[in-house]
Amino acid sequence: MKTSLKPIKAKRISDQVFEQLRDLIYQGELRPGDQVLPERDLSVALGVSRTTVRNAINKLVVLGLLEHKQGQGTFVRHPDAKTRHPLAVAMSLEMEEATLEDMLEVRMGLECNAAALAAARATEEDIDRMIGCLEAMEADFRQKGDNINPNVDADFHMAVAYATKNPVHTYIMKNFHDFLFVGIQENLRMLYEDPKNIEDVLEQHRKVFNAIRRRDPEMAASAMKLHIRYVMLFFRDHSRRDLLDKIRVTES
Amino acid sequence: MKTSLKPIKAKRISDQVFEQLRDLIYQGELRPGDQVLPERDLSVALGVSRTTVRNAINKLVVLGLLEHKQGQGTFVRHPDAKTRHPLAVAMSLEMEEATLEDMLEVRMGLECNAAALAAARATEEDIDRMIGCLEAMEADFRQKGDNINPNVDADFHMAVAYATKNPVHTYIMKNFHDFLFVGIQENLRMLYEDPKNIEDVLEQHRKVFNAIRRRDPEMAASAMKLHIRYVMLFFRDHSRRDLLDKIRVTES
DNA sequence: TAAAGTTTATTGGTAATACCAATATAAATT
DNA sequence: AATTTATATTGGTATTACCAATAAACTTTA
Repeated sequence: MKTSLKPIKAKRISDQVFEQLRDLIYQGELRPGDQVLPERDLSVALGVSRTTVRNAINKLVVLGLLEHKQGQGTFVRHPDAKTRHPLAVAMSLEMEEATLEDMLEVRMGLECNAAALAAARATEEDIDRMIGCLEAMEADFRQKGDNINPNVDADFHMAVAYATKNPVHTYIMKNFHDFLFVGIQENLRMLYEDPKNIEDVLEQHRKVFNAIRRRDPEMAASAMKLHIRYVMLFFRDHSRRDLLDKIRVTES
Repeated sequence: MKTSLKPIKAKRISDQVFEQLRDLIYQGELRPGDQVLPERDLSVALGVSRTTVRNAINKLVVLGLLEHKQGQGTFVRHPDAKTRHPLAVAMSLEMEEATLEDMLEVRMGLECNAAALAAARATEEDIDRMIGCLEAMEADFRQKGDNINPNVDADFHMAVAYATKNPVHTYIMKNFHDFLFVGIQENLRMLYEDPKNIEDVLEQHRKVFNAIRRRDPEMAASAMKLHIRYVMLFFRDHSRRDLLDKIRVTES
């Protein structure tokens, strides 16, 4: 009888610490906003050096799971944190020649597909969430008349993302939210200066939503395509120096 | 006259080191495979402590730009390195409940769109590269008859990616190559056990390619959709325990 | 002289200690 | 009660030492 031996590869102590902390986050024992034990306490609790703990924590910070605050502590990062996601920072700096249109082209691929999946899979709760986003946008519009908050645009897209029930898609949208959305937000402000444009976008969101509610994947994809194309064309007409610069960061 | 003051935010020394090293890589002064100065030499050259250098290098490692080799040195990582990209590792571990089908659904969105863009933008060089990939796959098939190398499948998809001329899409496909492709490669081996299936896939690749060469974006997207759907249906019919497990990594 | 074994050097990984710097909290002063 | 100062907490950097993995150089053996 043949037996096969597999080489034993020692795992770095700091990687083991990393995995313990990561698993605490994934399993919900450390929730967004929670403070992680201070480094000195962690090193005592884990029986490793503070250097090793710092290595592990640094890795979690780069991956966007934790954030350092000197003088305050280390905290589990909110997925929707206002601080820029470190991966988004890294990506945007590596693609300094990318344009807003490049970004929207990729979103075209991701989100048209998402709209179709959402149409096939959305639950009543998902539908309600989308209604909430549309109503928030409409309320903002009625109240202000212009210059509405571009976050409500992203919120609607995130609601569609959740409705896909696809964890890969959801992960990409959540973790690269900064990268996929923040870059265009300043441009959206320009778009939203004109009430006519807001009405257009609202109408487009409604069309996407109606197609999803009617469980029509092709129509949902088509409506999302028209929406993103509309935004793309607006930016072509109103081009300024690519504001992707704005998400290129000098601080983390 | 009003003057506005902006708060001065000190940048961490280790982040400054990180940026210097990253820029050397981006600017091509450090190329894939090159060894970075040993940590002790870097700390002398930069006038900072070895701890600070290690912090910066660790960040570059997590982002997939560098790799450590104890006893050997620190090297600029090849984008096509056989070692798994750290971000892909992190993503796959965070999405442990994701299935192969989830993965393919996201690729459906990205790659159908890419096929359409490639049809609009491919250069003659891109066309030649795709021809090369098809020929490599056909040659492999003629030579072996079955069990061809699944890398040639990914190569063709990468060639389409480059033809989009979209740096965001190209970045995603390059850096998440592990995540997007490696996970299905073992499944592709199963697919390629049957010569009939290889013929099917070759035919589908040819259809995508022909639509690109004919500059027909809609047909290219449609052909890519049929291809990915074929693969998706194959895996539904031949489901085994999700082999995404296989890309969940116990080592980095 | 080639192969095998041993020793040494190089480089990353961890540990311990000390101190700096940012921030929050407590105590003292006005 | 408000302001100022001192202290404590926590992350950031520095230094020194040693461990561990790997490669290179050297020595020994057949």
